[in-house]
Amino acid sequence: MTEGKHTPAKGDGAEPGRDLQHIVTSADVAREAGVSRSTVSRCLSGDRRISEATRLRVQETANRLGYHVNKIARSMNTRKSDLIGLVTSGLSDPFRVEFLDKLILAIQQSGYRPLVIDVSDPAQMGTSMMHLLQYQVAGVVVTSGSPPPEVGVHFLKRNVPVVLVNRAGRLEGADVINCDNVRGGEMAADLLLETGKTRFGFLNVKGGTFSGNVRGETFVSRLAPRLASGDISFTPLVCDSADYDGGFNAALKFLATPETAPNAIFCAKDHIALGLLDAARFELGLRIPEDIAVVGFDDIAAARQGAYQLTTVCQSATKLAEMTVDRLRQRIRGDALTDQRLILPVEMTCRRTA
Amino acid sequence: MTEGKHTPAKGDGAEPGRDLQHIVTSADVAREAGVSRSTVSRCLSGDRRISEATRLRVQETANRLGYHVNKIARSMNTRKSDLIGLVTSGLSDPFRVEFLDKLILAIQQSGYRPLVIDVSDPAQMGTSMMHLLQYQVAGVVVTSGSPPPEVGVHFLKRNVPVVLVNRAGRLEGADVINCDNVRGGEMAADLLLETGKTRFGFLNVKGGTFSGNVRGETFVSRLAPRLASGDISFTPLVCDSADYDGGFNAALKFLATPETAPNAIFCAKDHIALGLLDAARFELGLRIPEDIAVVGFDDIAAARQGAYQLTTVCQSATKLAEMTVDRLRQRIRGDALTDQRLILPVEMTCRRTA
DNA sequence: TCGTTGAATGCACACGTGTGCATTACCATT
DNA sequence: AATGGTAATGCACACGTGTGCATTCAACGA
Repeated sequence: MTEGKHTPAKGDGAEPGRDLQHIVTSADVAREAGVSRSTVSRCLSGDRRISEATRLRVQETANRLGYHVNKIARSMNTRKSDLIGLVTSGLSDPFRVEFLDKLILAIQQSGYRPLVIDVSDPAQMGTSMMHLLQYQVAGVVVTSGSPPPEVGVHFLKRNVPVVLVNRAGRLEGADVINCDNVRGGEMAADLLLETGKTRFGFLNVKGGTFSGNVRGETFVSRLAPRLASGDISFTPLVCDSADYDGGFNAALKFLATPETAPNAIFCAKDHIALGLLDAARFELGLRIPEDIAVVGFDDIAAARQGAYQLTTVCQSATKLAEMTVDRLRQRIRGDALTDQRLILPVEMTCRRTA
Repeated sequence: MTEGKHTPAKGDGAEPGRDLQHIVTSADVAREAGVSRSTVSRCLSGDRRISEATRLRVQETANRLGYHVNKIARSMNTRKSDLIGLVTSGLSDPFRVEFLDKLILAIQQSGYRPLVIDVSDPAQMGTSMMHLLQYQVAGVVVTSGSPPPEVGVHFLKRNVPVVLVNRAGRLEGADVINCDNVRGGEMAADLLLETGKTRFGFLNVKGGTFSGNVRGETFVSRLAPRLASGDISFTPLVCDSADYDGGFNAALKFLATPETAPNAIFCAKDHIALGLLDAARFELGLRIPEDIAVVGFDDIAAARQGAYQLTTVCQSATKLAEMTVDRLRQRIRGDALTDQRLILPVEMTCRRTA
């Protein structure tokens, strides 16, 4: 059986639409429109030096033939792609999911495509990041996981911009975007001080995260004067995992004796706070906020649900995503050359837990 | 200023490591190892016809030079990429997020990379799907959104396998994977019948989704004998959005007069059920399950949180993801040529709401 | 010693696109 | 009419890889 690779199929019985395998290339458009392939390329990329007549004719032909540029081939030539790598670690953290949701949308609206890399498995991390390089990504957003010092360097070496969002790491050449953890910690302290409660606590995951640690530090700093005068007390609280179960178990452990346990608790993130609330109410029979006042951080969707009505420090996932994409585009254009540290303002959202 | 593109830089002062822009290609490895570029390619792709000696030498050289294959170039040649397109519609639906989480993991472990396309904006949908084609994706998973009849066809035309998960659409040439909505609806009916409640309801979003409609239909079918005998009644309930707020508002609307309102309610999905529960308990002062029994569907993470303890039909996101990737790989290999309809078994998880 | 065989490797083409440079055609100016 | 200038378009190369085919070489049997 003979099969020519790209037989023009002039006169034989095959209809042109019947050859399902063949994908329309710019050469096909060129031949059909009676111009050179270069002209086709220039027409579709909006080159000024093309006459209006041929531009229209070529575009019409392209549409009629159903031509779509092959981005793989384009990337090979330009050594750049429309892909932006999103490095994350699972989709279990609610705020991170909200952020990714908005980020994906913003990326698409800017004409780019998100290439997600999950580094939940630390062993896979190195190779996964390399895969991003192999796809010539135009930029990288790192939102989580273990420290990326050595991998980030590989991107910067190739002039691929890197943005770190809500995480630690002072990477030479990369931009850093954080929500205002400092102000957030202060606001939480101020609010809880107003409740008149006296036994303060800060609940964070064991070992701590970058964001969580900053929130806790400024929280305590704000309490310092009252602590010094002996008006109030402070106890650091630690849970095993930074999620609902972690908060739940921590409540069982630390709030068992309500008379002496902390009664004004700031949680490093909402998800932990929700677990704490459930355990306190349903397992220990405590009233919120009468017995215990709770403040969270992030303002995830669940925080405003009727079952929780969590008072929390709100950071806008939408704005965070917009800032990220804006900065990335500046870097890709080559506009901004000096590293930048951006801070997203936060605000207190008062509901019923404090 | 003269600038040769790839000057070998034989003798001038530039150290080899100084040229940060230059990325190591297979030609570099070939030159360094003293073989041809073909040999390098064959060594790294595990071709049998290469002697052990040269294979080791080439691999050592590749590692030493830090060579990584350029997947863009490879894709251009083979007309296939390691990318698998994930078509979704936002990350607001909790179960879909859990599914995507497991799916991304499974895809990566199979050596592929997920390229996410968000079609929240219906207007962008057509072009977004086209972008997938332009990246030569090896396969496509469609998890949501408006019907894809015309777009799916484009992929199948190019022999790109398409798998539809938990959604409507009988697409010629595509595989379909669903959880056992039929059995789930029946199980929900059986459980609620056991409670002895008499006024049944099924809460679904306005217009309905494919999965939701099937669940509701079989639910009612199972109730049919008892309905016919007049033992019980049934009322269809409709909410405006398929999420927490939708369920919340529906409860306020339909459960305002508890004496006549349905007291055994099956919700099309957990997220809706959670909203219903909160409104019933905290806004209307109803007791669960004494006043109203509620059954959900999906078994999302929040369903097992202390605040809800939702009784629900469980479908495993992990298994669903594994089935999806398995099927996709079979198609990519070209093993399976006939369309397939796969059903994921479900089971009832009894907690405290029914 | 010669022909045969099989393993190991190199040559050269193809994949589809962007773009610097050369070429052509046309118009205005001298 | 000759010349200079500019707008429009084509030519040809490069991007980095996989692979069919040809080639080389050593071993082996006759």
